Amino acid sequence: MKKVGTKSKILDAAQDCVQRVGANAMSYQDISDAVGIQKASIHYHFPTKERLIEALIDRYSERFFSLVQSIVESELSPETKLRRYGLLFEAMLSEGERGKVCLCGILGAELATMSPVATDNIRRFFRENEKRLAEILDEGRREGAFKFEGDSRSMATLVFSLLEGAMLVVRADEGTQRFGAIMRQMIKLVCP
Amino acid sequence: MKKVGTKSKILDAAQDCVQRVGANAMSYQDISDAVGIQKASIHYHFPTKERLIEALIDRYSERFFSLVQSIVESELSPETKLRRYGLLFEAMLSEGERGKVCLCGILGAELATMSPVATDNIRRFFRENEKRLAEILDEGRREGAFKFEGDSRSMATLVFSLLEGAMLVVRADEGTQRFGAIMRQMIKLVCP
DNA sequence: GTCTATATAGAGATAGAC
DNA sequence: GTCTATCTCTATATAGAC
Repeated sequence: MKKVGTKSKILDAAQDCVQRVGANAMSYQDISDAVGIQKASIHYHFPTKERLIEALIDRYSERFFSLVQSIVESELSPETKLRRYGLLFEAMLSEGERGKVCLCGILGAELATMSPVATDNIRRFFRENEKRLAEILDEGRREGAFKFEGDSRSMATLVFSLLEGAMLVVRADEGTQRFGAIMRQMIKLVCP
Repeated sequence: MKKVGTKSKILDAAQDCVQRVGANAMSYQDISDAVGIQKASIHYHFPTKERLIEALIDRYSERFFSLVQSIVESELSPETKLRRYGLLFEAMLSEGERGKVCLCGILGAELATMSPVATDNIRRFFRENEKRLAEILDEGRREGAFKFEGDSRSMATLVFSLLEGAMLVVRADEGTQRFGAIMRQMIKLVCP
């Protein structure tokens, strides 16, 4: 049994809110309502909104890469790894009423209003994802499971952009199943 | 010589701002500064911010589809059509200091805070783009210029998501040239 | 049409009691 | 650690003079 402190609850509520409406539309009042704590109390844990957002990115990145790493290091086939990777994103779209998108994806859209530290870490999230994806794609191509032209890093950037973009585009149609269709189409493109 | 009225100047300033920072971070003060008009005067032309955003989407969609239509109806090769289509997005990234992204792309990220009318029209923008893109892809496949599995509509959704996502991802790296790399990689995937 | 002045609401943040 | 109370700033929006 892991104790869930207030700090963690604040992060949970803030993350949920940001993934739905974005950082600029998320307010301390929203967190206050969700956690059942006064607005002022939030400042005890996170002095400013900027630091709260930065903490959000850190925790999200850590958790996400932990999941990605377990996929990359598994004994699954490259194709299954790619599918599982895509499912990490697809799962977010299914959460709750209208679905969430990737935290760093939505913050990427709001990048111009982020702090320098946040900007750096969002950029790092993008790059690290591309790196892991490139590993999967590269392994798959060497084994003959995948077939594509060009270097695997470019291909990884393409796939990552595709997934981040698909979350936003598909959400406008309230269609989680459309994300799956895009995933399958992507798999068709790289499987010989 | 076309007369450029205040209403048009307001839309220009607002669009520029939204494409850089998003609708939630764009304020009447920003427009006031850019146009050289008082905040209150903006309300004469657009009674509320919601209507201003809706007008923004309408004008942007109309202009964008006019450009897309001229590509679709041209005598260019399917591959060149696809390239030209991608260049419409790439051109935005090159505008000004840190570049802009697609208006409807960034509003798609902020979708949960948009008015119902705006939401509908952003969704329509996505669907219409996919439709035109599907025409290009379908024509290319029939001619043998493109080669891909599945239906052209799924492929169109994939390509559109890819371009919208790439704008956001690439901007974090201040790399316009990376967008071109993704475009080339995408072309490689569909050209036999 | 554009201005000045103002209304009203909400944001993030701080001080100090408990 | 959390509360109440309050501050300051900025946002959108309105009223009425010019």
